[in-house]
Amino acid sequence: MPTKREKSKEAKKEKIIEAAVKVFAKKGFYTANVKDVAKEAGVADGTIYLYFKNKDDLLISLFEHKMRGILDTFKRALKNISDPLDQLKEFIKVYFNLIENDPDLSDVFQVELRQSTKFLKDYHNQQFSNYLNIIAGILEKGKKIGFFRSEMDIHICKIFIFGAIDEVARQWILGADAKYSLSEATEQTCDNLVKGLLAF
Amino acid sequence: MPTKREKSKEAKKEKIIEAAVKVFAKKGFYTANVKDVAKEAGVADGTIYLYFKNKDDLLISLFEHKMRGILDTFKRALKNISDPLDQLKEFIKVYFNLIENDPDLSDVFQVELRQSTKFLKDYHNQQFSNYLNIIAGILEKGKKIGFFRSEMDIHICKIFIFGAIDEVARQWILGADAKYSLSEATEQTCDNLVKGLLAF
Amino acid sequence: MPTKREKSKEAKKEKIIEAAVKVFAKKGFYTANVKDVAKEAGVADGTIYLYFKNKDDLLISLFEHKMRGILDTFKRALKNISDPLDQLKEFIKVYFNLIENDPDLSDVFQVELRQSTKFLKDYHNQQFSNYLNIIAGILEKGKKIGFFRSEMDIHICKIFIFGAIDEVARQWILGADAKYSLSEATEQTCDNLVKGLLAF
Amino acid sequence: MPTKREKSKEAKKEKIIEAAVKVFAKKGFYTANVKDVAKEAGVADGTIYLYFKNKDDLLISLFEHKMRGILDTFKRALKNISDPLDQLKEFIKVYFNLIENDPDLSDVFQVELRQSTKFLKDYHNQQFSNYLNIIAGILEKGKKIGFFRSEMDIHICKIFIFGAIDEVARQWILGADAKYSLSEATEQTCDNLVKGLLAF
DNA sequence: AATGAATGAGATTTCATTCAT
DNA sequence: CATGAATGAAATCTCATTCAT
Repeated sequence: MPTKREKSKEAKKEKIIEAAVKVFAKKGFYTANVKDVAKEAGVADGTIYLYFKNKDDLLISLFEHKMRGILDTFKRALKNISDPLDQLKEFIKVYFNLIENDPDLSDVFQVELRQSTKFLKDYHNQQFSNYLNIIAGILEKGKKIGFFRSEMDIHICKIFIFGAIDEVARQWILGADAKYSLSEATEQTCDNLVKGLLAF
Repeated sequence: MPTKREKSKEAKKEKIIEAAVKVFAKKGFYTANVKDVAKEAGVADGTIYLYFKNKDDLLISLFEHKMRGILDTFKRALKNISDPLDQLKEFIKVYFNLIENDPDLSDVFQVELRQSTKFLKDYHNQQFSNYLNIIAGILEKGKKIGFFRSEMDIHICKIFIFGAIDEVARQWILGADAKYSLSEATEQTCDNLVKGLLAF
Repeated sequence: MPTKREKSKEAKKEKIIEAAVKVFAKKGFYTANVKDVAKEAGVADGTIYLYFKNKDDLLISLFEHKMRGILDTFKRALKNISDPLDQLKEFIKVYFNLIENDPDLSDVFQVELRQSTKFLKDYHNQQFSNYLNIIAGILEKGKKIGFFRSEMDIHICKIFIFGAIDEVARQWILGADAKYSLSEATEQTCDNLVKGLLAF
Repeated sequence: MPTKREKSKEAKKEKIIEAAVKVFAKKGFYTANVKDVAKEAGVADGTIYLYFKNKDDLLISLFEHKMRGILDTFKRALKNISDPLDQLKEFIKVYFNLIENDPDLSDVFQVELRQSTKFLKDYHNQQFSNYLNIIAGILEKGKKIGFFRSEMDIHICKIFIFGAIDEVARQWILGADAKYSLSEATEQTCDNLVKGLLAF
């Protein structure tokens, strides 16, 4: 149980992370300055370094902090659904919801983290498989109960399903095509994506 | 018809672009130095600035230069195919081929260009729709002849199809999962992706 | 007579000084942080500033505090010796003893204090003459009683004698040549140094 | 044979080193900024880094560059002297000359280099033995021909002789006692130091 | 046209010092 | 008295870009 001091310490770390998400999303990780983040968080430049080892560490910590919450959200959402098709639909819905509610965070996850240092890139990909594994789980179940086609290669499908969903989300974030709402997109993505997997 | 001098000028520009592709892929756009590119290209630092306005311009020029060739490749490949399903398969095959033959280029397209400056982000998206429009063309045709379901939203589908393909390619590049060859992946991706679109 | 409270105040100041000696010796005055000293002393960073005006002041106070004890040690040791040659031998013995017993302190005296700010440098030299004056006293006496050569310039000799002793000590601390023990060195240093001064 | 370009490159490196000597002597290594050195050298800040890896490297390079010249000077000066006593006198004379002609350099050698990072400290001591070995050579010769006492421990004597000379020099630089000229000091130092070593 | 040394703005990071608790 | 989180000035170093040769 955190003492009052620890709690406020955690709160400040959180505040800096939120600021970083906002600033990195807007300016990009490399173009953004630590100074920018500090200003957004309302702290002094040096304060950042009391909570994070360096700029890279800030990005990594941000990622881990947020990732934890996101994976939880997915688990909670999928727990009570048994039909794999419904699970897949729910996965997409949750994913789009997350993005709709925090586009800045999504930008950081989808764009900023993917580049940066080679080290960070590797790191990202490694963490990234968390997402893929959720989908793999759904596919496996669906295959076992004969819902999905037996020739379907789970390993490849989990990737392309994720890619499909992710790209729809990214394009929405980038607003390149603000012509669609994410909720519309959910229907379309589900229908078309899922039908291809069915066994019958 | 270019004179000999002009030709060699073009050749040097090409050489710098190739060097940039290699260096940006390996180090990332921001982490790579202009010096690195110059060394890789075998020219002096200053020479780069005789051919490109600045570092950003090098990335953009690189993109445009390559994009032209790639779009040509696609057009040529799809020209003589009339069945939309076959066209989609061909699109995937060509895409995977491109990536297999020049993974560095793909990295730059997929990762570096997606972020960089906000300015570049916008720029990228605009160019990016060229890709998407090829897919859109295929879908439109397929819909018109009743091959694809009439409820299918072309605008969203072109995006998610691209995302699916792209992600399979990215994962292959990253080698995170070297467990699949791109040719295997082609089958799986086509089958599952396309079946969902069929009208019957 | 100090109250209990004052005593504990003095004790904490002492504790900080000891910590500073250790830390400065190991890391060097500039490379060491106030935080390091605080940690070594087992107090908070800010506490240091309740006892010392700033980092420079810590070094100066350290010096003065230690210097007092050292000069006392010398005075006590030399008090009951009348023969100047024996006094010189004793001086060397005491000096080497000090260094053997507290090499950290010696490092701070010999190395750290010598540089630092120009201000500190001046300060050091000024305090430094305390040492030299002890030697000068011995030489004067020896000259007066005809023990040391009359042409001997006390002013220069006090310096070079100190330098000789000090360097032997420094080399021992540095361990660059751990080949000699300080007690061996005492003999050699005394013999050779002193013989040159004799009048006969 | 250096080309014109290489020559001017070497010249600029030299210019920066001279500036560094001056600035480090005046302000101390840690208190001085790279900016200060750049200004003194009449170049831009960044230029320093074209010639030296970092601030530490500047100090080390400075040391090595100068050390080479100094050792040469000693070797040339001692080459044609056979009497070890005369050699020792000459050593002192040359040493004092060097210091008189370039007090700034001496300060850097004597004060700045001795502290700085632990790494530099070690480095300094290692290079330092070059000096000591010259003296050791003289002592050895003098002992062999029965000029110096046979009980004399060369290893310790080389150290204390150097210390004696060095301290006289340092005090002169510091001007703490501008009361003596270095040439006066030479006589005194030689006489007193050397007499102690004689065998008869 | 080509070179690459030089520039200097600007970014990251450190750390002595302060002050609210 | 003591604490230690916060500050922000300042230092080192990088690197895109320029320009004399």
